[in-house]
Amino acid sequence: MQIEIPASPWKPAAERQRDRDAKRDAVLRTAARLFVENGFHRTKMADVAEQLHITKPALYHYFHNKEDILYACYQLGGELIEAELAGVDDAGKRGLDRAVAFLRAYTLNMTADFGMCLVSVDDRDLAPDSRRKVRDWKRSIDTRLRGYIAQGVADGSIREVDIRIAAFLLAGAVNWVGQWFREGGPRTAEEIADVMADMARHALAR
Amino acid sequence: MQIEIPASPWKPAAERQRDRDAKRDAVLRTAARLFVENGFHRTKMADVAEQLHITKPALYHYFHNKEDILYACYQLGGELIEAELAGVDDAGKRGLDRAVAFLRAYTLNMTADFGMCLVSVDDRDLAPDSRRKVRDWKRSIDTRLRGYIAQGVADGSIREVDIRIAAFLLAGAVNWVGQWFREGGPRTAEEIADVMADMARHALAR
DNA sequence: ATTTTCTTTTACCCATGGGTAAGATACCGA
DNA sequence: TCGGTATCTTACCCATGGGTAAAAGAAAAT
Repeated sequence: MQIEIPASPWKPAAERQRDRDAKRDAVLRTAARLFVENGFHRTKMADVAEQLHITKPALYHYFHNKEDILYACYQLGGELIEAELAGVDDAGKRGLDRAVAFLRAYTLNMTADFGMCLVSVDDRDLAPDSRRKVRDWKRSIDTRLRGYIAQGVADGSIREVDIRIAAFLLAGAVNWVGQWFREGGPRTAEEIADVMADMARHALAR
Repeated sequence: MQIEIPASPWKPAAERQRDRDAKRDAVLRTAARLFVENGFHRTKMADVAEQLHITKPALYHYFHNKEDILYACYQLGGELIEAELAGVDDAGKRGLDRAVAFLRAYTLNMTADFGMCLVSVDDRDLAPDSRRKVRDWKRSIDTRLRGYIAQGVADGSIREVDIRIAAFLLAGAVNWVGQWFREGGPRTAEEIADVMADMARHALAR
């Protein structure tokens, strides 16, 4: 004997949407991991599909094309970093403290798949308009770091350095983490971020 | 009226060889520049040929295949760096001074095409055996840097740091130079190397 | 029940680009 | 003068992999 449950028109629709979103998300995560592991060009759409136990055309229900997946990786990676960077201004009033907090937060993201994607996949693989957005965002990140350094120089917490070059070098140290860090290595992401913060502080402090 | 010049059997041969070497070198330089500018996968053999005002098949007189060109870029890049690094041990007796000199020399190379190739082209595009050699060499570079840092910690010129991570982070700052430096920018290679050396010194010094 | 919609598969297309075969040209040595 | 060799061109081949058309299967709506 079954009890009839009154049909609620919104529920199945919502559930279906949830399923769809979850699948789209799975595609994204799988692709990001493969992009980082094997490189964008060596990752075939069929590879992504295989990992998910589906066939290649099924992927095109969730993304228009390969580049679309890549752009979504960049977007999500960017959002995750932005979330992490939100608390930087509360790390202190001095430019030095903020710059260091910024670099520490950034480093943590560089140890995760989507963060790695941002630096290990060439943004020239994006279509021109997507690429422009990514470039603009990257530039804004750089601008923010330079801002903290400039503030630090102004408030005396950071010694006189060439702000542009210093920002590039520090960002480089952080970005490069995405090239060598792998889960399960001898150090955790937190430990690496700590060393980065420590070295950046010494490199900048007056 | 023409004067007969006695045929010297070795000269034309040598000259021809010189020509051939010069052409091979031109292919290499052109390819390296295009690899850095546009990326390895976006650089077509026909593009390289076009820049040299020849056709694609002519390239195969100087290199077996595309990967062979890439490997030659890595090799030459490595040799250039090695030459630059030769004087590092004379930079001082303390580990700190040597580590800083090492990083400064390395930075200079990262502003030149062949140096950039080493970090901006994925070594996974190489055949397994070539790749192993490149990896081994990169590892030896890393080992040397760690050696200087370890020496510095031992002789008291460098503070207690996680040597492995510190080396990775510093190498990252340097390697990343190859991603943003372009000839004709606001700063010369020397200036960038100086800032790098300065920041590395502060980051490491006790 | 059946019609519609969403999802996935099978079978395919085709542009791209690395690489080659074979012939033309020039050049050297004898 | 002539054969051999190095160099370069024209005209191809073809494996690869992104992407699609159309049908099949599954699930929901009516």
